[in-house]
Amino acid sequence: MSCGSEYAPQLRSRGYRVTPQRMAILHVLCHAGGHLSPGDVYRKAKKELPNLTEPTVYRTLEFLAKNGLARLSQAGRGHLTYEIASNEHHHVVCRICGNEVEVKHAPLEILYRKLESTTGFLHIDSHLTFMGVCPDCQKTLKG
Amino acid sequence: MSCGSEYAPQLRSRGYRVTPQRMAILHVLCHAGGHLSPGDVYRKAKKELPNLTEPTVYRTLEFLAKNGLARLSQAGRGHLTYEIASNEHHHVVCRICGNEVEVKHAPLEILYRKLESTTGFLHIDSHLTFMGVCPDCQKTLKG
DNA sequence: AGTGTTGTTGTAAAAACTTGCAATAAGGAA
DNA sequence: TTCCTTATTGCAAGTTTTTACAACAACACT
Repeated sequence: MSCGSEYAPQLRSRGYRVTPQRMAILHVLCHAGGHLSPGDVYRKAKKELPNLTEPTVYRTLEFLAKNGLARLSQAGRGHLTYEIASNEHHHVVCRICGNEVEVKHAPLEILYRKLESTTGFLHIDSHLTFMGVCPDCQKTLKG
Repeated sequence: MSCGSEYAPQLRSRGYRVTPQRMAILHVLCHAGGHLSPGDVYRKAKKELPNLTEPTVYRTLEFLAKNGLARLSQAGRGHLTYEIASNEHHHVVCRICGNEVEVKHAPLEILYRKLESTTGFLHIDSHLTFMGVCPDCQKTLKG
């Protein structure tokens, strides 16, 4: 069985239905080992489930993100990419060349708790993407 | 004259050209007093510059963001919105209902400096959008 | 197992966004 | 002012993402 079945109880306990489409998409995210665009997910999951359609992929990814099973971050041009929720890290993207670096989650926890107390929101834990200028491009700008 | 002309020297000094399209788009962002989607910008700027096209708007917004004259943040569905760069604040968006709250910039400065020293990146100052669950939806979930 | 309810999906069409390339015009030099 | 260079734009076509709604199927209940 796919790793997706691991998530079935989580869905059912919240009153959502467990469908082949959701399982296939979770499976794809699970084995990707990184970020995937909706298009990537669609193409990969369609191999397991040929009648899968694009709107379903978009809706399911949004659904999974909303329920904390997937995380989303913005890739280069502002497009969204998704990954399975277990990877607790964030990114700093270079605004010049798109170069990407991971940031461990821990240093952000403090910030979340602070934001929660000042805004009254709960569960602030989004996968964030920071923008900056990477070391390589700093050299280029000077040259 | 529009407030856009205020930015002309900034562009020229970096070797970029000052065009009616860029001025019109800056003007629109300047007077919006908030976030605008690319579509919003297109429709508003086209009134001042009827032959303006959509690809130009998308390219210009990306250009302005890359050069620090505009800031981008992700709206509800993950779509991008832009605003003029002078507004130093961020958002916390409720992942259930989309409700939005502003966060002052100051508490994030410390985080940026820390990220810069650990990643080697510079100018980390992106307009961020955090996700969470707002007080209203917390009540709903309990009920 | 059979049935009903309603959350999910597929379909079809529209809207939003991107790309490649030829034409244009901004800014520098003569 | 005129010419030259090349950054920037418009055009046209393609791709991606969203929407509305009818058909379907997962789950609860009998």
